[in-house]
Amino acid sequence: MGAGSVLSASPQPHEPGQDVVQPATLADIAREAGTSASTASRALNGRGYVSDAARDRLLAVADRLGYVPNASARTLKQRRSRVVGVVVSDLGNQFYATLAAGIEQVLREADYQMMVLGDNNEASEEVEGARTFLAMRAPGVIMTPVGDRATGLLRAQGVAVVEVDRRLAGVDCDAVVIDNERGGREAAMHLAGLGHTRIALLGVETDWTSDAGRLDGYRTGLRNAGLPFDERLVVRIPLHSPDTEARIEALLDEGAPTGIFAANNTLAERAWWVLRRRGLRIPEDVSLVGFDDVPWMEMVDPGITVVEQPTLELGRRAARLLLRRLGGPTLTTAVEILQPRLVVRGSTGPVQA
Amino acid sequence: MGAGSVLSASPQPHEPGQDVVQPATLADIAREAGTSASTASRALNGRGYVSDAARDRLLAVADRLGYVPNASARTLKQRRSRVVGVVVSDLGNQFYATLAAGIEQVLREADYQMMVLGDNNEASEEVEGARTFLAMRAPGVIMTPVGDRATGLLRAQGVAVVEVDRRLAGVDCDAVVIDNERGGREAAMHLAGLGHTRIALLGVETDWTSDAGRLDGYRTGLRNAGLPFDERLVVRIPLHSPDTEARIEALLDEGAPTGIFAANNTLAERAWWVLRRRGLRIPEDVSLVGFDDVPWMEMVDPGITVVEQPTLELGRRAARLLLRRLGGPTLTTAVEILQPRLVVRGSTGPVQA
DNA sequence: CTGTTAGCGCGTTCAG
DNA sequence: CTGAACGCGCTAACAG
Repeated sequence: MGAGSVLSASPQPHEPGQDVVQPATLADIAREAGTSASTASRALNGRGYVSDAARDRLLAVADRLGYVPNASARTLKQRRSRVVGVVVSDLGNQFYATLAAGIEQVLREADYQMMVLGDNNEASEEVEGARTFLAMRAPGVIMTPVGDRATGLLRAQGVAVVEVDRRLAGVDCDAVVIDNERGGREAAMHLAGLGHTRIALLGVETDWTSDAGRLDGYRTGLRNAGLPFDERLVVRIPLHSPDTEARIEALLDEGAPTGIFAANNTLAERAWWVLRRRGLRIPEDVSLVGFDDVPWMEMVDPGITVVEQPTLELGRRAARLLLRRLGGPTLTTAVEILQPRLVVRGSTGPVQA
Repeated sequence: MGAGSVLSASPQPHEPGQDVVQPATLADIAREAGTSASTASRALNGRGYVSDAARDRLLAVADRLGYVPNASARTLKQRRSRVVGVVVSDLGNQFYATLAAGIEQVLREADYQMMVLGDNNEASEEVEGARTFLAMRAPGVIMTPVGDRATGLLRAQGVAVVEVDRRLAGVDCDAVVIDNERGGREAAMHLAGLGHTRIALLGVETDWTSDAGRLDGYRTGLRNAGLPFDERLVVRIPLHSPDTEARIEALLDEGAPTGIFAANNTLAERAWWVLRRRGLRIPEDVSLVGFDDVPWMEMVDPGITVVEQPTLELGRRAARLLLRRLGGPTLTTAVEILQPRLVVRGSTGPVQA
């Protein structure tokens, strides 16, 4: 990064004479209004009986003093905060960012705060996140799970957990996911329908249900089309693998696919770059299908055919599921499955003779 | 979105017999280890004298009980939390997401938590965010400011504030920004150097220093190149304006520019779409320069010439500045200015005869 | 309708 | 080196 920096300092000291006042407390405004703290509390929260006269006076004083309730004190007392925890794989990825945005929308309407954390798909960081939320006495947590330890920790303490985007095998937990099997199937069948017989899958080397589902769908799609399943056409790459592009190159060399199904937006991007660098034409030499529509896919030429998923809605639903669970801790586990949609663009075409 | 949904519910009740235990407290582990709570506190925080024997015992018990300190109680006691507030314009925008990622990196190394909020460039939401952080007793807040009320509120209560990406006029505050003037100047001079004389600026209708700087730079660039400044070639569009593309169309119709400098990544994207929809060739018919390099700019054909800014570093520096301020509340105000860099790609070319 | 009392869990005196 | 006492700010019970 060509980023030098200049430090310029103004001569005046920071916050000159401005003496810092302690935040006003309930006791302060009670005293000022001539009532007890309890009455002040009732007035400001609108709970319990308070005479109109007292309420008006209290509200006025609170306003004048710029009263802001101390969240810690309240949480300590109620043993439960209004902050919902969210832990996603990678805040920098458009998909997770959008997911978080959807969650926040719903939460904020219900007057909850959201605190997002990123594990880097490291179970250890996920657990650390769980501890953070435990420490904050979050009533619930929404996450794209990587291991089951975090969920276990949380639920053992009575924290509601909702899984989003993927589920953990063997964990009975509220969840909202995409019908990945169907997405994978449609992708494979679309390519097969164009005459491709050597269709590769680019996936992530994990035990996530999301990738497993896409792989399953891919196999089913091939079968439906009467195509054999060829192990060598399936490349599963560990997250953050430094040789991701090398693996894709190897696939091209050894598998000679005419169609590639990249099971997430990142892999689609990497594949796209590899194809371009090699001077392979899309779709004449290789057809490409992605999973999870992101802006660049519609901007490149040709546009990328993709299995689109309702990402924002995924987040919204997860938040609603959590709110539901907060209201009824003993409800039956619910799993919502949202449908993806194949969007055909120019990156897929008939196989060449 | 073509997303139907299926609700499938498993028959078992949620959390069957699993009784929810109350989280262990300091008192619990003290009792278990045969000491007082004070000693337990000292042992677990590593502050004050504790015999090795007691410490070992305490640590073991804490571990066994899965002790997680109650953040609220701690914050209440210390009157200051470890959560730093961050408020940005739009979490969905790659730029702000990356900014937040940079901030989090540094904060987490210093053992602080980050809580991100998005105002939608609404001063009211920004103020609401400030109140949230006040309520949480955040020691500091980093923000891309929209109004001065939030900053005022925060600082009146002794909360450290750092502005990032843009500054507010008249507020004496730590900040880290890009040299926008230089960025704008380089963009304009690059276009002028290619022979363009009708160079348009697409900016945001705000009083932000970022856009003002880019506009200033643009004017200076024109002047350096001996070109006149033409008011009609400057289009400043309100945020979230529904007729953004119409305004760009109008610019094309009425200003007939051969070069466009779009002052942020969103405007560059909109401009790109308008040009494409009109069938205008880049750069033969119109040259395009963006500000803030994002992935699609390198993927489209031709690639977009852009003023790149060190976004992640911007966030990192802001966090460091905040940490510095937390350590020394009376230090002199510091403003760091990072340098952008012009990256020339195919979207700019010589003006056509 | 209102005030008093008590305690949420922790860290920080201050005696021992 | 350790424990007892106290209070951070708030709200839920309970009398009045």
